This record gives sequence, C-alpha cells and structure tokens, in this order.
Amino acid sequence: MIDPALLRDDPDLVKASQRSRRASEALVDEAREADAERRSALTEFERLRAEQNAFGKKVAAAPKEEKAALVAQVQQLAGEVKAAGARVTAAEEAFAQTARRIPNIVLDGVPPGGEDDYVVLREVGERSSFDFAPKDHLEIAEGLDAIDMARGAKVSGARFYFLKGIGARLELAIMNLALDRALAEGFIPVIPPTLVRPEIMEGTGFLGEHADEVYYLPNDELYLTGTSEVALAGLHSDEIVDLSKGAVRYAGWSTCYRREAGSYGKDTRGIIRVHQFNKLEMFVYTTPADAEAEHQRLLSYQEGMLQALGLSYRVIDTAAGDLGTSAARKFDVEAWVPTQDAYRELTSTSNCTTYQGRRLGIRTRGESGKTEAIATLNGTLATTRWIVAILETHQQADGSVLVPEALRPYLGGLEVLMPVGA
RNA sequence: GGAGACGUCGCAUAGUCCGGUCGAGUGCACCACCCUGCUAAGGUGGAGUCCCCGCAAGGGGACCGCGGGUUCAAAUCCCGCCGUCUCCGCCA
Repeated sequence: MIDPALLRDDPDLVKASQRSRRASEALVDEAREADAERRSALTEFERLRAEQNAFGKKVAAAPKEEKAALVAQVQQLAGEVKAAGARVTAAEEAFAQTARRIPNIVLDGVPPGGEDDYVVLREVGERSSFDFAPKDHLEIAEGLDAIDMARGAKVSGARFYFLKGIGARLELAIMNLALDRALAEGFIPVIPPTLVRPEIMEGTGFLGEHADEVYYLPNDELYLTGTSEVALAGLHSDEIVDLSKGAVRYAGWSTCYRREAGSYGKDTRGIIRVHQFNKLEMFVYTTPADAEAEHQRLLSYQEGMLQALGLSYRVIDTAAGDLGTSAARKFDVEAWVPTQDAYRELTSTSNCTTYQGRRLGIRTRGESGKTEAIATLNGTLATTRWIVAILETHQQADGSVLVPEALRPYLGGLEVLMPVGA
C-alpha cells in the first residue's frame, strides 16, 4: 500500500512512477476519487454519530419518565447513523481496493520500462574458460552422484529432485557459509514457519500478480511460502518495532516452495528452476531514511558471497516494469553459467520502502516519539541454485570440481569433488 | 478428534451476571516536575493507536481478539470466526 497522503499531496509523483512501470496512470485518479468519496462519507457519518452520542448522554441523564419520549426522538437518527456507517464501509472498501492496486513508488534512478530494460551496473570477475568441452551442472552432478532428477520425478513429479551425497553436503556448505557471513554482520538467524495464513501472504503482496506461483492448502487455509521473506515480514505485523538501536536484521533459513506455473518448458534440465529449494534470506527492518543505504549494504553482502565462491557475475538494476508490487528498487546479482553462455540470477535484493510495512501494519517510533512507517528490505544470501554456478564454474576436464576455498571448511577440508568411480 | 476455560489501554488486573454516569478504574513500568544531601522512598501532573475537518489553536469519530446482530444506547446481551490455555483421546 502506498502512502495515501501521497495520493492527495503529490499525485504527479505517483503517476510518474506508474508511467515508469508502464502501468496505468488512470488508476491514480481513480484512487483519488475513491479517497475523496471515502472522506466525505466519513465526515457525514461522524457528524451524525456525534449528534447521536450527545443524545445518548441526554437519555442516560434524563429522569425515567422522560426517557421514552427522548428515545422516540432519536430512533430516526439511529437509522441515519447506521446508513451513513454502511456508506463509509463501502467507500473505504472501494478506496482500499483501488489503492492496493497501485504498486510501490519506484525510486529515482530506477530504469523505466519492462523486463529487458534493466541496466547492467557492473560485471565482476573473469568468466571461466575451458580447454575442454564444459559439462552442464546436471551432467557434472550426476558424475558426482550428487543430484538424482529421475527419482525426484518418480517420488514427487517434475521439477523435484534428490540432492544426495556430496550434493546434499554442498548445499549445506553454501548455506552455512552464508549463515556465518550473515552472523558476522549482525544478522539474527531465524528458522521461520513455511506455512502462513492468508492475511500474511496477502500483506507481503504475493497474492497479487504472483498468486499462481503460490501453493495453497485449502483444507487448512494455509499458504506454502516461496521465500522466508513472507514469514519474516509477517513476524512483526501489527507491531511497533524498536529501531532505536539500529536496523533489525534477520537471516531466515527456510525451504521455499514455488509452483512455477507458466514456466512450462523453461529450464527443465537440472535444478535451475524447481518447486522446492532452500534459501538463506536477509530481511531488514529499518527507517525510511536509511533504506537506500541498507539496500547497498545487502547488495554488497551478496557480492561478497559470489566473490568468495569464485563466481563471475554481473549486477543489474531491474527496470521499473519488472519490479514486484512491493519493490521500489531491485538489484539482481547474476552468475555466469558457462554452458548456458548466459548470466543467471543467483540473488535478488529489493527495497520495499514503506510499502510492505504499511500493508502489514508495521511501524516504528521516529525521533519525536511519533509512530512512522517502517521500511523493509530483503535479499538472497544463498540458495540451492548456487550449486549450478559453482559446479560449472569450477569443473575440470576429468569431471571433478575444485572446491572454492571459502567452502572447504564446510566440507571437512575437501578440496576437490571427485566423480564416483573415478 | 472430544470437553471446558479464557482473550480489556506496555505488563498485570477491575469492570461483563444487573447495557447508559466506562475509552474504561487500580498496581507496576514509563515521561515531566516537585521534595528528599547517595541507592531508595514520597508528592503532583502527563501519557495509547488510527482516522476526519482545520493554516493553526482546536474540534470530532473509531478502537475492550476479529466480524456480524439486537438496542435510542454494547467492553457488558446474542451469533460466527480466530487465538491461547487445561483435561481426555490419538500419534511419526
């Protein structure tokens, strides 16, 4: 939810944001009209209600024998109050419905346009080159007996897999490396629920255009989360969060579930795009003033991870039209995947400014002691998918894989992953 | 799965049976001031959240888990939902 005051005070800003997202500008005027209607209905209701309240006091104070006459007098007023109240409810509903459809205001500097209009901020590290024909991650993994797709499909269907042996250990190693780095930066580790109630899923904005992506358990009215961002945002819903000691930073470790609807035929090979994976997610509550600096900080932690793992990558500034509903700016870090001859997203970090917090009723106390909107940010620090980039980048001609130094302590000092039977 | 109890202002509680004088008392914590030569104690006052009108001063409305209903009037009566706890049953 954007700040309703913005709609009234600076509609042009909202419209500019919509334009940059290639989204509807008319929606802004629609919302403004709904807001005006809502307020006039409210004023009318409050006037009547005040009158009724005053009368109520009179009735209460009146001697018994006069009560009946007074009561007869207000009966009509009571009906009017009720009708006015109903109008307010309807008008507020209409306003909320319209206003909610407006996505977050994009920040200055975000490239306008759609999916392909991102801006590459930088490319870091040398792309690996091979004097042999590089294998893709699945072929390498099968050589290592690290991933079993066929049996994943047998047990659970397409886009499910077994990570086993060194594959399982590798995932844990990446996750633990990320966790340790997060701890060093003061993040509080959290293992959150992965099933959440509708209002939490709704509040984080995932039931909008991404509704198809979400698993739902109708018997229990619970949603499976596609990222721990959902639970970590819900963690402080309807609370006033104390930021007097600085930003509150969580590192959520969770399994993530995604339906991948509409991506049929895309990335069907291996574990690039799967229904279930693990992720270490950073989630930060901070003041609106500090949000942009925090965003850069999250990005730097992500880049630090990729660098530690010897991955070549680029950072892109996602175009406005490709931002999620809640995001005001988003940076993706994409690793070079040799056999795809392409960069593939390993991390994503979004600054949701106060949009998500407002939807979830999360506030903080400003300097003056007044409550104010809180800003939230999130960013990936490790996922199962990283295995893809690591295997492909560090593979050797014999099918073995060099373990990046940073990862070795998490694999009992192992320096090379050897193919089974080699 | 069955039975029951409970949900009030940061925390703890009163109020609910008998609807109005209750947006709501008390204690603790909190803030300001006063008093007391330390720590402590005592006194006075203040303080919630959200919204509307207003340049402001100020005025008004809503909020007693949530949502409906009854009524001139609901924390209080009725219904539904959610949550917490206890007992029994079951269980990886």
